[in-house]
Amino acid sequence: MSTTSGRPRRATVHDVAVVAGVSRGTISRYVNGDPYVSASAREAIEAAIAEVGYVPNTAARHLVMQRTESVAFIVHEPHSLFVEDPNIGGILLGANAALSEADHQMAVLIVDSERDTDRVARYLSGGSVDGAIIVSARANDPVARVVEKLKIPAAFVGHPPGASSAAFVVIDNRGSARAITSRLLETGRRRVGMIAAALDRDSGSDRLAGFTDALGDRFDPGLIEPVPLYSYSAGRDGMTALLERAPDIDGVFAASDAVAAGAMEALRAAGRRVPIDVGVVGFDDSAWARRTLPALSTVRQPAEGLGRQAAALVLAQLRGEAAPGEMLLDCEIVWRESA
Amino acid sequence: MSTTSGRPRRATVHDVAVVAGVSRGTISRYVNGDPYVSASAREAIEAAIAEVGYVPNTAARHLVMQRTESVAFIVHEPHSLFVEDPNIGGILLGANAALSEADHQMAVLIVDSERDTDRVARYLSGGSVDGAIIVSARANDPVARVVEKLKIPAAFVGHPPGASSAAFVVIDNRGSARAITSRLLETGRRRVGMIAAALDRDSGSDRLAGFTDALGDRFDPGLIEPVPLYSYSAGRDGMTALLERAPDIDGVFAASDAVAAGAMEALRAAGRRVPIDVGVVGFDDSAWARRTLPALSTVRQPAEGLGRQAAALVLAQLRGEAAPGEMLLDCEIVWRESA
DNA sequence: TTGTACGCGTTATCAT
DNA sequence: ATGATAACGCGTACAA
Repeated sequence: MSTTSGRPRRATVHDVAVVAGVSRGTISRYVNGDPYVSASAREAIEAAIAEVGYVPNTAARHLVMQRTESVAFIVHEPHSLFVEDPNIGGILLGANAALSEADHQMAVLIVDSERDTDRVARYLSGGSVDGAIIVSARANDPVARVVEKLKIPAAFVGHPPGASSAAFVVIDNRGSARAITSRLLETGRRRVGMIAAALDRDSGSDRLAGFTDALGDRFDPGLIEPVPLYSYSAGRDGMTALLERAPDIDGVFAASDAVAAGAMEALRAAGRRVPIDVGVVGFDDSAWARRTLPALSTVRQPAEGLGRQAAALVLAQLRGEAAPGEMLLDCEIVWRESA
Repeated sequence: MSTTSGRPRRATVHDVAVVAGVSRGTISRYVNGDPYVSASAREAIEAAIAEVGYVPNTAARHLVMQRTESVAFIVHEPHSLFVEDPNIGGILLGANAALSEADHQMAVLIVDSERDTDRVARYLSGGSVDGAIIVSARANDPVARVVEKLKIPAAFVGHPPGASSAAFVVIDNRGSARAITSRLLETGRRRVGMIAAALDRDSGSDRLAGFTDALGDRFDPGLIEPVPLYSYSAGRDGMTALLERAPDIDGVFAASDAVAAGAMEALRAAGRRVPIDVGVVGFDDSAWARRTLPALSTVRQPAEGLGRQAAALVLAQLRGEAAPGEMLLDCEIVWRESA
């Protein structure tokens, strides 16, 4: 007999029942807050639980309840996770807060490889979670497909890929782009252009749409410079091209802060002063926005709100409520010195 | 009878058995790769599984196996999660990679409130995961206590709080601080100070210790400026104070890159040129380091390595191997233009 | 108010 | 190679 034994066997309802001198049923009732437990039984059970260190076994509970009280938070862009996308942390925290208030556990699942994809798909279909919040799903995402096929209560942050009918929550890209462009116009700029990134994504095309909305009949397609990515270098190159084509430009809406930062570098290189010669506005209010000189006027995404609402959407479905299939969240304009 | 029914009932082994015309035992054997399954049975089972869309139920499996093949990644500093600490993303990814290779699922649990603490503690003690990786545990952390009491296989990233005997992996803060300070001294600086952040944490005090190591008898306590946090503003304020006290300072070791960036702003405001008048070095090689002007010389933490090793420590315990209780990881010095 | 007994979906042991 | 059957630990009708 080894005295320095390994991990202690976990106490079960049975152990508690023996010590407390009542039946297992009563223990279970006590644990689940059933009112039909006598005061004497209650006392005995409490003492017994403390004595044996009982904690209900999750797996057994899940098996019989057919629920886990937990929902997955699936993120599919790990490499950009904490660097490129400044909002994901907020989304995470917002979702966690909302789930926590509803006494649900959030489990973040990182999809970083083919293996991960399969494992996460199994995780979902195996019933380890009651629902899922999915951020940055790609087109034809296997995880998204599993969710769709199994009708797992889910909510996407951003538009769901494909023709999915899943619930989702997005920011009002178009309205926000319209608003900040209008604000830029109000500063008296006459020739305002846009560096439009990622037009193959909803966010990109919506931001462009908002921009044209704001311009109205002043819109000049020659002042639109499409670039592939929301990146610093794309912004720099886009601005360079734009300056060449329209040297008289005096205002720019960059599709993201990173793009704006790149654009400002190009402007500086071209000898244009910001905001005196050219006003620049961005989108996201990421870390970039505070590091540019001058600080960037931009649009702040309600990241925590996105997370909260996505969680709310899932929880509503879990409760069987008829939840809205789509939520549009407003953004806030943060006006600094760049325009 | 509603045709637009809700979620489909999940198929069970039983369903597959009926369709395939074999017993449940054989199904189970097939699913788990047991070689004792005839070719004919195999075929029938494969077809049946596809037909009914069977996926093993995780809870039932966990219940009987007494294992979940998943480990928790617990992080207790959500607010700094994606902002202050640039390494946590790498740690996360490293851990996920290592676990993924071992076919284990990683579940990130965010502790952001009292409620979360309790729920996570239940999650752990209820057997939802086989082990845990814990980052940034606080002194007297209830989660850490649960892990300790239940002897859950675990590994800490950073020193475990209290007198815990748990396994952990840390970077060599002291050695790295000593190394980069020495490097700074080699550039010919005569009056080198330090903005020492978070001295209440091991990382903070170890970095200071490394600094004094390197200075040797040239050490001047008057050139140490303690600041509470690893933040930009703390760096700015600390540098301002330091300049006031020691205007002849010509070298600074900032306890982190964010601190260094703040310090550089203060230097600029004071009219000191970097690196001509003052050499500056940081710690972390975070995003800050590449955005300062000039780019920052700093210490790169092997973030992914930390995650990988922590995971390896947990996996080893899970396999019942005698794992090392403590791992010290070396850092790399990244020399750029700021010194 | 309490105890009994069944079922949740698997795996594993034992016959066959 | 395969089929029965007993666990795994819990919730909950139902009976008392």
